[in-house]
Amino acid sequence: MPLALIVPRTLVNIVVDGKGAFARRSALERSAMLTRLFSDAQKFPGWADDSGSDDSKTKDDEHERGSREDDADDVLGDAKSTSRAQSEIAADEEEDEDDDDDDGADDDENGDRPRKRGPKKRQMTPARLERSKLRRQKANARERTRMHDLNSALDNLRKVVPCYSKTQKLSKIETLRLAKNYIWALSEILRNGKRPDVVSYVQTLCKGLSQPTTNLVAGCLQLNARNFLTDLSHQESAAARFHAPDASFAAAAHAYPYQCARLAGPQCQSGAHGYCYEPEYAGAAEYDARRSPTPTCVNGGFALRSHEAVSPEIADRGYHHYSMHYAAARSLAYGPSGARGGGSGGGGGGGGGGHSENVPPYHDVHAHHHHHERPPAYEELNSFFS
DNA sequence: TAGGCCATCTGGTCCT
DNA sequence: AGGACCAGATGGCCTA
Repeated sequence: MPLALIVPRTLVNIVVDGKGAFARRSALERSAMLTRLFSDAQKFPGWADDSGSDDSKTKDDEHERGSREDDADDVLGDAKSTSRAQSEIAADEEEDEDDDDDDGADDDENGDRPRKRGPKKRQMTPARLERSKLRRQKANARERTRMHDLNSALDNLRKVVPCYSKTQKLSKIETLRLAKNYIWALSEILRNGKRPDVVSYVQTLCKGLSQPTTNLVAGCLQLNARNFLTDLSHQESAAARFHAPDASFAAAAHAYPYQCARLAGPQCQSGAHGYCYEPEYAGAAEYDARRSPTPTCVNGGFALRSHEAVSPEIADRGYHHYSMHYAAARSLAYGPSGARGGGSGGGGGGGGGGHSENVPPYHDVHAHHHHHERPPAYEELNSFFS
């Protein structure tokens, strides 16, 4: 930048100060003049910043900013170049190893380089290097296998949570969150022996889920997300809502009509009430139907026969809508095929796959229930599991 | 194009 | 020594 462009007016005043040389001013005056100079300089375009884009910053600010940027660059550089640094360290270590190979006889052959502490590393001979590479490759393969196992377990989990779609898979974290909510909802149902109202059920399922996942789950459960998201913020504990009267189930079915994207056929027409219903919706059939390749209208347990939805007996028969979910719970315990998961169940330390899914069956878990204390739906659940 | 998600590689740590 | 597990880094893919 040309010098003429960065000479502020105060500096000109100082230079051409006709009343006396700048040098003859008192220290206070000189300080004041320099302060004004600095102040003018800040207003002068291109003074503090070469780019001229931020002329409001003082030079100190600019300097500080520069320092911060340097620091940030250092941090960023540290973060970005970790791998590079690691490889360089490895290279250094290799060099050190080479240095140490001579049994310390020429440790100081580099002179100024301080000798590193710690146990000496053996020489990285070509054979050792080859073994190291091989070991690393094997470790990578194991890690891949481990992650694949983890992913397959997550896939199994995706199949038993209330919202499953092959085309629109839940992310890992959302799958875990939904599974947690689902377990919570099921345990509340078992504990209370009551059907929760639909809205509370979906709210519980969607707690902590992202908006897209919430929409997906709502779509899977054939509800309109807006109807329950609006009051989600001021919702009391969803668990408390499970004590809502059973009649709310049928009422909610009326209150939350949905559009079925997949089933436009005669078995799934949006009728007068906007219901989508499937001819088969109980038990395993419902569970299989839930495994629809489409994300919406996958018969997530709230599909009603239109003629039953308005019938009072639906309240009595409503529990089979949950049978799908209990079937899912059973799948959690036994695996999707119904057989006990074949986890090797090896000892601690990971034990290679399957053990996390090898949970006790329902009867084992709930064996402490006395018959007369069983909730109303227990027999149905029990028979279903049997 | 930014951000989210994912797979993979990699080094570190702990345990057997 | 080797395996399991973990976390950071990185690059690719996809979507809004």
